[in-house]
Amino acid sequence: MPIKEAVRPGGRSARVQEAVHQAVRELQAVTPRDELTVPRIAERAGVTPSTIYRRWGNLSELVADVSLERMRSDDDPVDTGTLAGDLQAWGEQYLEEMTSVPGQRALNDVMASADGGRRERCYRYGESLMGTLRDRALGRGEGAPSVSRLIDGIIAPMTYRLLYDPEAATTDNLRRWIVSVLTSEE
Amino acid sequence: MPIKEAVRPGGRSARVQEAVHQAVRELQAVTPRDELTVPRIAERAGVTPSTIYRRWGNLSELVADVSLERMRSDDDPVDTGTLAGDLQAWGEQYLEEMTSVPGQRALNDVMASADGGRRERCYRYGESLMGTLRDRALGRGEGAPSVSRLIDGIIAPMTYRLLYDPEAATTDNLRRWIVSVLTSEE
DNA sequence: ACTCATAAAGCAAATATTTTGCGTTTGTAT
DNA sequence: ATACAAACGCAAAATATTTGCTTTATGAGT
Repeated sequence: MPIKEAVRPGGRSARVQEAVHQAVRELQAVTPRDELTVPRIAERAGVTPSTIYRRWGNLSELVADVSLERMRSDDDPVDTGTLAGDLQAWGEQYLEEMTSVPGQRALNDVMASADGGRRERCYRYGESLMGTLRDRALGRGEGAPSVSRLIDGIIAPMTYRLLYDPEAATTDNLRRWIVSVLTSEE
Repeated sequence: MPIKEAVRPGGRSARVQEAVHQAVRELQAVTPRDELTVPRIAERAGVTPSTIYRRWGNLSELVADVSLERMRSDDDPVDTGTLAGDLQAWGEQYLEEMTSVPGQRALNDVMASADGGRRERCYRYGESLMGTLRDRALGRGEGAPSVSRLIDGIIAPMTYRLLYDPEAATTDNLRRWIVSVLTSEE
């Protein structure tokens, strides 16, 4: 029942987790969405279905887990010399990733998960990212909007468009959002 | 397989749909989420499970269907005399509805649905709403941002916060978003 | 009004999935 | 080294889903 992570990170448990994740990724690449089933994943991972059910609860949670993993980029954002540039650079690659077919699926998988913690982690990630870019800007002597303004002005429209109107999740619009958030007075 | 609506809207079909929707609503009010199951709904609606499966495909789609219905407000937004006022008035009641427990669940149910059409409908609704408020403002001789600016400036942060950071989906923040979108130059 | 064609519903058997109890393996802490 | 408990495996039981076929009832045409 508990979809807890890293309770017992050592050896076997970790191996099973990796095998299952791997199996999900492989199957996702080859089979239509509705043929992705727990028993099939279990078989491919060389694991018993009940293991999956006990650990993840159900297919949605497992898939969300895998997709969230896939979404977290570990290398930190490039420094272009200006806040506007940093936002544009980061945003462009994020948009590219998330408008792709696998990217859109990942996004949806995370949204479909019942566990709100997953979404909160996405939020925290965006928050800390905006924090870094802002600090960088301040360090250079640039002015910069507050983190929450950056979130509302950049992350929010980007995410909203990705989810509700993917056609409009473009780098051109990104440019507008950046201009807009950087020119509005505090 | 086809989650089509209104192919044969007459009599029985409509009655069944209504009975099923009704059963979902009733059960949602009384049972924990994971006890909401197709067979149970079918029984309560006096219908055979296979009917539900054939018509909606699976539980997620059915629940999303019901939740979307619940979300559409049919009465049009109050006229307060200014664009800022209209936005605030509409936004406040929308936030109130969507931060409530049933509201949050409805939002999540729609997001969990695989059928993208549902999300597109939400988008269209927001778009047309912003269109009406904008036209109203222009009719009064007020200036008003473009519809897409209104979407990015109001709907997007509202939706983003509702989904990712409900704590911040407050009327105070709404006020800020409104000020911000109305003071930024075109 | 009556009939016909057919979409949608019912029924029940066949499949597939999820859950559960219990014994075994395997990290981890002492 | 040993003990403890978490996580896994296995297989039976419980549920849910799919499917083929039959029945019902709506809407179109006469």
